Amino acid sequence: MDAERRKKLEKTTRYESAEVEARIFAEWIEGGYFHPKPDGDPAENYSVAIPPPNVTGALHMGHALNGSMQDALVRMNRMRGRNALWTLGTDHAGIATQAVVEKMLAKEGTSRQELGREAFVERVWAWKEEYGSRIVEQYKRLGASLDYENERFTLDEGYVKAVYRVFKQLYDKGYVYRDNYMVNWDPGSHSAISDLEVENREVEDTLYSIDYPVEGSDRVLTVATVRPETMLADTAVAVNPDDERYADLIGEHCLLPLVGRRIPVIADEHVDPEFGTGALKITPGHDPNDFEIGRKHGLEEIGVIGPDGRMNEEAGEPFAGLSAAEAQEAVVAALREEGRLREEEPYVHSVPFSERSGARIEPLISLQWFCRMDELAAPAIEVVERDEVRITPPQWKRVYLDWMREIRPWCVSRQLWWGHRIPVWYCDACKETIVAEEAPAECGACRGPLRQEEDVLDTWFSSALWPFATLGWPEDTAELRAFYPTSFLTTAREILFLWVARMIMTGIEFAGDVPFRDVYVHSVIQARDGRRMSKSLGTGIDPLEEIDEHGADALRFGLLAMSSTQDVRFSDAKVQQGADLANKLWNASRLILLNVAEVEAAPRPAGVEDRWLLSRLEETIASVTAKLEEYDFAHAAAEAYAFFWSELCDWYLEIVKPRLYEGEEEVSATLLWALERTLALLHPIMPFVTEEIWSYHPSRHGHLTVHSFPGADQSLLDPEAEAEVRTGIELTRRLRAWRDLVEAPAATVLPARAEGAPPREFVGRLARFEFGEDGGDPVAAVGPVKILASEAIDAEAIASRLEARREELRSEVSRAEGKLGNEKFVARAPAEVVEEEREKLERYRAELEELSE
RNA sequence: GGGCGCGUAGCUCAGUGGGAGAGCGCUCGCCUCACACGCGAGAGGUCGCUGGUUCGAACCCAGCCGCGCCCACCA
Repeated sequence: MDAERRKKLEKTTRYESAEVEARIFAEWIEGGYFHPKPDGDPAENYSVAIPPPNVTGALHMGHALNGSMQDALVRMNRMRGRNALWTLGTDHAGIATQAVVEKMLAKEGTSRQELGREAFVERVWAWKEEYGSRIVEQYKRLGASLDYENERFTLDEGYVKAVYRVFKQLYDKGYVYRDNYMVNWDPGSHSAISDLEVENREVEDTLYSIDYPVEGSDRVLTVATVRPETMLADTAVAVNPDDERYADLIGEHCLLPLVGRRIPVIADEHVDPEFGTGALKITPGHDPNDFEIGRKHGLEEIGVIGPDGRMNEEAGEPFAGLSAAEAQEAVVAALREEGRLREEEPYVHSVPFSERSGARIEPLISLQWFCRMDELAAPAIEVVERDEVRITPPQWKRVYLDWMREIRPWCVSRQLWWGHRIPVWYCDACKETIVAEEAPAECGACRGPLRQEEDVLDTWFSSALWPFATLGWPEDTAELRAFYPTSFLTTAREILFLWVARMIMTGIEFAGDVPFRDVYVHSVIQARDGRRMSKSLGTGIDPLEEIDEHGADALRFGLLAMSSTQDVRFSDAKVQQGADLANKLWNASRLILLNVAEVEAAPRPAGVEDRWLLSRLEETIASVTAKLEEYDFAHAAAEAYAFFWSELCDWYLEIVKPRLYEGEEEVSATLLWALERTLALLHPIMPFVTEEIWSYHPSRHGHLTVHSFPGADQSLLDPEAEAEVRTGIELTRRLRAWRDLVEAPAATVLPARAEGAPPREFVGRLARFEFGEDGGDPVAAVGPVKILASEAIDAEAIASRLEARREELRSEVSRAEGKLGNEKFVARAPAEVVEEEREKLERYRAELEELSE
């Protein structure tokens, strides 16, 4: 260490994250440590594909947590010498991005319709170029060791190739098809959306009962509905086949009020005779259940509500042109006028809404592209059943399997402009449909001009290919051979189906292997008050503000420490704990680095405390490593913290300070060695502060980020030393507590005499007792230590202290006696438990006797 | 309707059968030559309720109360 560096270390008594982080990060990038060569094979390498954040996004707490976990594992494995790749990239996020740009256009007083498709898409690209990299910069602030030299985007050239290849192959296999089918129409984004993008909310509606007259009779069938406007599209009334009340009406017809259409009365088991009157109006065009029933019975499918959410011509006068809500009022009024409205009652039920736009879903029949999932799901079920893809925590395995076993076709087309335009071309002349990876020049059948499908693919169709498309698939690339399958994936559970399941399916089908070996479903960090963190609720906490204020290491430590298997509230205290730890690391390191002798770092135990520390260090390394490997980040962080703070700093450093100040070589070597291993162990969790401290370490020959990760050294384990030091620590604690109880002045050294073997030297020093040989009168006893009379302590305090301790002991003795007096306990409890209890009893009795003298 | 999870110190959370833990907060004492973002010592829990199993239960079982999440086509 040169004089200038030494001076800086001497005077910097507080760790300043803001001063350190940008500088250290630049060094890592310059070193090229995060951009591995595609050598080796996936079994020996380590790779992770980042869940691609949306280009619209800014780093939020979920990213920060997820990123802290991934980075911890990637860094640990990189330090272990594995070729480690953490792939960076972003998602074009169809609906979300389109919505953002449309909002911007609205502010400019224009719209995508006005611009036209081509110009609009150009605007989105321009927007992406400007804002799309924002989140990447934010990941750097977090310290994420991503491969910044190879950033992917789900719409970049190579990626589009992968998407088109997959679509084409699925089409050729007959999995992808086009059909007129009931879809979730989102009037907000003017597109169909998948089942997974729909959320059900409780809504209070009115349940209307309407009389449908039976043709050629004066009977009526009363049906109940919350959407009376859809009656205009009714094509049947259904009753349960076993419902005797209506048995004679099956096969008859009703006359649809307001419309006059003859609609059949049909029998279907889906109808619950207990609900309402037991008669159900059937609207195949606007209700998913009715659609199923309609297809089963071959009913006509009429659509009266258009994609714009308004009534179309099929609705007839006077309803055509009204919004659905207006139409509802008008229909109810008309029914009331005709005397067909029997009842109106408030009714609470769950209603589908679009997660994207928030609009109420309008179920309608529409011509869309679908993907059949059964065949893709089958092997994806098997690999999870056989734990070839392990899901942690394990309860999510069943959730995954349950969903996969019930999987339904996936509507993959979206009526948007931003996304992968579906690779299908139509010939209007000869009605030919061509599915191709590249645009055909002309119709193969009649040489006529071709028109490409207007629709784009669901964003998740492309993200499903993420782990292999980012590595260059469908080309046979070196990256693919080196890094696929990836090692693990960590994700929020909300995208387990939307994304994770689909990656497993496409990985097996197209890349020939599972996309990752391990899936860790992490907990959700809630707002401080327990609500969801969300921008719209105003409950979000900005990770960048936390980083600015406390440092990236503090946030990383805090997030890992607060994460567990259950959802937790964001804890400022845990982030502060991380900041405190960074500062403590810095200062403990200053103590060591500024005082050691010039020696090689090495374990050179000279005293029992050295052997104790080395043993505890090895145990901690083994334990923290095991915790990280099983994705138990919270305990890994907590254990590393406890070892460093309580054992290394509070005890070991205090014990060896005199030796350190004397410049003893053994303790210097041991301290440097322990510091090196501790920094390396903590580096995956707190990369910045550990790297910064490492830059002052005399053993440094390169960056810590590529230093070897410590493997636990069994030969340093030393149970005897641990037991002995533990005894000394325990005695020190009791002596300190005694001082406090008798209110001895903090700085005063009290006289004492040891009975039997004298305690370790540090006991007297740290507890501030001076052990002598002379035989003054003992005024109290703490374990083997007799405390001698002195002016600093008063007798009354001693008496009360003695009594308090005796009381404690009496209670312990009676507890142990009670237990041992229980014949059943002695007879049935394991022998070692009973023996332990006997030893305790003896010990307490002995001490009690001693104090009663 | 089905499934999963939670209820432990004032707060946020660990703890899956043998004497209740952490961080923060609180009280008392310390500017002890690494750190006051610090050091030392404490106070503070009938482990949601009721039963059961067991020599022994925060932990296993049953029921109940309260809270949360996911899935689901009852109009």
